[in-house]
Amino acid sequence: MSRKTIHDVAAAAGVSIKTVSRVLNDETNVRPDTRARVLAAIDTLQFRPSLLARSLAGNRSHTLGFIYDDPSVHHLTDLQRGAMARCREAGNRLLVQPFVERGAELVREVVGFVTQTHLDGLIVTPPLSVLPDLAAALEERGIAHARIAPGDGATNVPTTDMDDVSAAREMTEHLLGLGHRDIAFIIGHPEHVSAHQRFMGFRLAMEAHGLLPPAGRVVQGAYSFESGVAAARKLLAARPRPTAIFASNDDMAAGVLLTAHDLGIAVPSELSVAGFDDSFIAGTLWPRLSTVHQPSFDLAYEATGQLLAFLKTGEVPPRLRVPHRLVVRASTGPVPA
Amino acid sequence: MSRKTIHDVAAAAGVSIKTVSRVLNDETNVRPDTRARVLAAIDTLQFRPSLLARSLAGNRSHTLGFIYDDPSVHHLTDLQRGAMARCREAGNRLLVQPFVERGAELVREVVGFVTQTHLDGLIVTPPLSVLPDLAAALEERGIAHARIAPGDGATNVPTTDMDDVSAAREMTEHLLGLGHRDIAFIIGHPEHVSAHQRFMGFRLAMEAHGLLPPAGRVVQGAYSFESGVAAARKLLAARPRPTAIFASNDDMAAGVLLTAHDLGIAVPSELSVAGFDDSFIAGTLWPRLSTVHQPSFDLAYEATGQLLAFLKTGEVPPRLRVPHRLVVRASTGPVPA
DNA sequence: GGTGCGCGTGACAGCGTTGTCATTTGCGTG
DNA sequence: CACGCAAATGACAACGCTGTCACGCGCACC
Repeated sequence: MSRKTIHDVAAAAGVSIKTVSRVLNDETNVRPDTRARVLAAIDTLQFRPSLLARSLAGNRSHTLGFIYDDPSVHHLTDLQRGAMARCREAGNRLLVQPFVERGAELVREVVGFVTQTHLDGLIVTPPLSVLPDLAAALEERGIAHARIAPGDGATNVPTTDMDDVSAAREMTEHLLGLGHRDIAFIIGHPEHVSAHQRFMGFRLAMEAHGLLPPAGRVVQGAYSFESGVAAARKLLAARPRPTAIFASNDDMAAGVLLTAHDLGIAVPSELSVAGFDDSFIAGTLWPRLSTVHQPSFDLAYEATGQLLAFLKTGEVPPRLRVPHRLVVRASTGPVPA
Repeated sequence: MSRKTIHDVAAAAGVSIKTVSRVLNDETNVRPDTRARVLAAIDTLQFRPSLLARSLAGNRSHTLGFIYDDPSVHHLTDLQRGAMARCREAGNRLLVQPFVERGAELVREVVGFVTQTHLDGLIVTPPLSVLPDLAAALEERGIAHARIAPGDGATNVPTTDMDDVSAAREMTEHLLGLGHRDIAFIIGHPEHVSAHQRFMGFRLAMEAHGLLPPAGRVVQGAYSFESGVAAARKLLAARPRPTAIFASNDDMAAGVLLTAHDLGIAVPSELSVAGFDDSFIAGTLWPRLSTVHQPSFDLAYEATGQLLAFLKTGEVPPRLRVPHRLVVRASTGPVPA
């Protein structure tokens, strides 16, 4: 069963290959009956155009790259799904690739990846999206890309983000509203800007109530489950214990819950636990985790849409901020008497 | 910055493009000094060969497809990682694609996918790997593929699996060894052969102890968290309650744990809960889940290796069975007195 | 009735590699 | 020192498609 080509279709329909190409690409200036004839031939031959040849000839691969280096499995999965969904709608494909290098080597690898595969553009996710040398290299080489990155002012690159500061602030307000004053915080991986922003949101809310983050109540984590366990061990060993722990993502919050249970600390009656992301895991934990719904899927979906738009029009769409949502479930409750 | 081509390299090294191609592909019959000169040119020009052109000309894309339709997120993620790791080692790429269709349409879509993208081969994961019409179509069209599929005797296709029956049996033995007699079982998605096999393993172990699966203790699930919750509600409403629940994957076991906690049933002192898969979630639940380590990563890693070997040699490697391992953690304990 | 224009179509080059086959080069041998 | 053979290299077509441009035709217009 040798491959069917555009020539076979052309022969079957009694037209030239160029006309078949026109039909394939929905170009104008093809008479309706010709088009129908070609379509019929395509159908009976079960013809599928070679994406390789199409990309090589057309100088567009209809493929976007999705690059990441994220320790937070669930968040990443959602991002991926979002990007893939948008790609599919547009008839594009998505090539997912992790990069663990940094500095010059990262730049070389990424650029090599793009040129090797003729990518039309790149979706750059955190933390890669905040590396200045990578950004500069992409800019310089004219590689189209969209960033999913916390934004600071104007940019000349399509950028999508959520308001991490406000979100963290809202969650903190929620805890404060429940009467908590002694609230501990677990910071995320320092390479992620979101980690700083969520911490900032926490501090802002505390300060608005005249509170300082209590000494020893702020612990460095790394967005991983294990780092959540480690941080919780430290925090829950203190006397008095904090009455609430706000972990800056769900995976770490899961670690906190586990540790609390292991220590026989009841959640939420003795300890409130809050997460951030609203990833798959949040709904499977017990008690179901109060968290902030981070629109990971939408974030990537929109970023991909922006990139596609940019590729089409050449105009940089304005920064897009995707709304978040406080999700109060069962892991947070009134401060113990 | 226009793309560097093999011509640029050839000019820089003072050789023909064919010689560059030889160096690129590690062919013999190139003098060492010529090779060195070409390599140097490649390096200074930062040249990366176009995979598109290479695939089109060479009739090999060095790309494998990974097709799935699995509701169990974690298991799938691990499979994907395994396949990707093996591909990377071999300098291949992996194109991941879900397919939700069935029957003739599925076949059409998959075949179209393969021809469009010039895939060298396909890694077919459950439940797609047990659909007879898909298998027949791939066979007929001469599309190389490896199956991750519970095996029944000899096959002419590289196949990798684990021993689901024995694994489920061992877990059941573990529960029986703890004194449990009234053990409930939640069956997985009926489209997955693994669901039937795990159930069979359960029954076999019970029968070996002269026990029949107690009436009303076997519930149909679907491998999803929600189906676990639903099944647990049903099972835990019965009087007397079963003393143990064996859910045939971790996601469903998570649903059972959550439900038990909600009902105030202590695990494992009042109820033992067992899962299957040992996915990421198993270690994050409380109590940490006793489960069977399903070597998802290895399964896909090996399957990919087999496919690669088959593509190279044309010989079907023998069926490979990857070992599993009982992982006893904290969610199973002695039967309540 | 000739001119011009636009629509529909086709011929052909080119995308950046590899495969095939011819040609050149180098070296041992008689 | 010529000869032969293998090793090293190159010329060129081919992979399957799109871009460019040219062509033919019918129609409105002066």
